[in-house]
Amino acid sequence: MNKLPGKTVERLSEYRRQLLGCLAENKSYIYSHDLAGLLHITAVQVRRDLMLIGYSSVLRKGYDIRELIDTIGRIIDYDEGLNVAIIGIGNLGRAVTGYFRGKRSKLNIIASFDTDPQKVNKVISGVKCFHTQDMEKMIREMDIRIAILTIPADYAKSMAEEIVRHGIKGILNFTTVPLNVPSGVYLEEYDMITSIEKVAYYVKENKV
Amino acid sequence: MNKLPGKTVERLSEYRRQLLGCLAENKSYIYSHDLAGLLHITAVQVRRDLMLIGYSSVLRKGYDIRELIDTIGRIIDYDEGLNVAIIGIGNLGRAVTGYFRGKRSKLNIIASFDTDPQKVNKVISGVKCFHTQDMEKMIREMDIRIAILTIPADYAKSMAEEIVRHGIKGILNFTTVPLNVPSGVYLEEYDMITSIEKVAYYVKENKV
DNA sequence: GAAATATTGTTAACTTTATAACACAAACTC
DNA sequence: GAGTTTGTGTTATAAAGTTAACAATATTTC
Repeated sequence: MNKLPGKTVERLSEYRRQLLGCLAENKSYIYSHDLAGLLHITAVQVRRDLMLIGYSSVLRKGYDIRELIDTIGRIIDYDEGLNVAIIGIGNLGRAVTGYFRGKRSKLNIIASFDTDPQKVNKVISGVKCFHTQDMEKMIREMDIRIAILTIPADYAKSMAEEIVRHGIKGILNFTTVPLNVPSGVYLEEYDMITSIEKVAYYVKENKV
Repeated sequence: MNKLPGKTVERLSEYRRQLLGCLAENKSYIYSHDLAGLLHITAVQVRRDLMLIGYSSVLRKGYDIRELIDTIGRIIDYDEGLNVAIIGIGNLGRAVTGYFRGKRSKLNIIASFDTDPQKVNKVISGVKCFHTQDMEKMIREMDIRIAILTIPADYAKSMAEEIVRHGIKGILNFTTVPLNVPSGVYLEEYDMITSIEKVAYYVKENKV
């Protein structure tokens, strides 16, 4: 399978989440325009995305929900599952862990790291917290491949370099510091200050 | 000023943040390629963005940092400032508030809302928490225009409808439920589960 | 002060992403 | 069972976003 457009990958993740919700309501089939409605996008967009992953429906009956969920899983999941760690288990770290808990996924948040002695060796939000000093050892032992950075901005750069050395292959960076990583490591950044300022800009423009 | 591309608005916010950092280091001028370096984008991108907002530098000396910060402010800020509320002051709500504190901005997080009696009427992360029941009154009294939704998914839809009725003009939605809002209200959504699954996908693809 | 250098502003080309157009096939209608 | 409806898969078009190309100009060099 050729690499999919980033936006399509994002939507696949959302399709699956919505589809799981439909299963819970005992639905078996769903039309492209209904799935589109759940995400507030167009039916064409849905059909195009599914075309890209090579999924076909039984004509005129809509998509088989269970089958589609499995297909999406085969595309975006790592077969054996992937282990994830939260670096910095403050408010944001706990929030992320909480969002994840209960969501069926091949991604397992199996550890967190922090320097605060109040947190180290405790289970926080259902995840064991280790001291940052033991990171190298734990990342290798537990085969952690993905790290979510929820630490203060000052440590972001050096921390990113360190975890890449320890074998992390994907980083989700929530700090306000833009990082760069060597090729072979995937980096996704999200900056909530920027999001809020963007909202403010469009609110302002509407008024004018 | 015609409406700017969404991506440019996002970068303007980031430029400003980086520029403020430069000011703190007592720099006065910055070249497009240095500013680009801070965000890990290209110099062309920077120059193009600044062209769109009509900012010109003194040739060959780079951009006057202080001046550029002001120019960006005139573009993306609301003159009198805008008031923001956090709806749901759990882990994520507190994290957002914490990210914002200290950052110079025309955006003021001036209230939070929650239903938990343990939280109501207390100051949490520096922001007074009110009961959700009093939302209509407080939104109007405090002239709150922007809301950040950090509540459990189940309440997201009805809450969004309610706050729009009370006059909210911009929503940043952190719940996993896609919302829709009437025209005239700007909606920005961010789904962290999707981000993590995206990272996982690209980690997987690199391996293959 | 002419030539070389460095950096900008802008137009043009390209890439990515989204939307529209439409042919095709199952199911329904009569 | 011919014609209509409905929803799909795919190709074609448009819009958004990025990168490249290059003329213009202030500064430096000699």
